[in-house]
Amino acid sequence: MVNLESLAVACKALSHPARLAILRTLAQRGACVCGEIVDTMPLSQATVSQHLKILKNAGLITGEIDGPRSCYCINVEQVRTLGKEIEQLFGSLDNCC
Amino acid sequence: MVNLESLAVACKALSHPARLAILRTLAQRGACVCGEIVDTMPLSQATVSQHLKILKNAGLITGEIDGPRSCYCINVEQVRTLGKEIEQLFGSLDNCC
DNA sequence: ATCGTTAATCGTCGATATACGATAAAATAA
DNA sequence: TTATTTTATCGTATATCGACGATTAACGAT
Repeated sequence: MVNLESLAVACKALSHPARLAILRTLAQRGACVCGEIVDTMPLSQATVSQHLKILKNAGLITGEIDGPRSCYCINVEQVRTLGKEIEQLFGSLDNCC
Repeated sequence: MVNLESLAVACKALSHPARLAILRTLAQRGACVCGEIVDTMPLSQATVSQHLKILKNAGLITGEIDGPRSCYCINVEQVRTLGKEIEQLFGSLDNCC
């Protein structure tokens, strides 16, 4: 049984193009330092940092301090769980029009 | 190549527990009249109607008028497409931590 | 200790989302 | 026609989001 509240939180984290772009970059490159991510997008450092925080709070990425830098990475397990929950939510979709 | 803008729109539609609940109900029951959906949730008719509109605008459900009623249904193709786009966005996730 | 680099947080402003009562519209029933 | 049922929309109030400049904090180098 899917917890709709937590699934909604995860989907909300996915609901902004900038955050999807961050996730795509991380999926392609593996680990990334914050500045690298900032360089890939037309947004200020403050805004990107805010988006990273949202993704981290939703559990979709991890972030750990590495000297003066912050290294971010996709949380593979959470992403897989998210995919399964969406599948489960919709079920078989057989009795649909 | 995934269109992040449109994927974000779809995810935004999934980003509210009430809308997820509506989708789950539709997935379980197949077609539903608006009033049936209202009866399953602790929200006013106006609010549910608004959520249905958001889901419809995002293409996740279809809605057609049936006499004085409105009959809603999951848009199976769109939902499948959504699932594939999310998969594609994350890719293999092999080079992640 | 001071300086430069990197990233997080604060404060703010406009835009958007959410919820609901009230009302309108459209079809059916009496 | 008139009343009833069903749903969409309007108007509104509060809350949250999204963006950014400015500031703070933490680390490394000189």
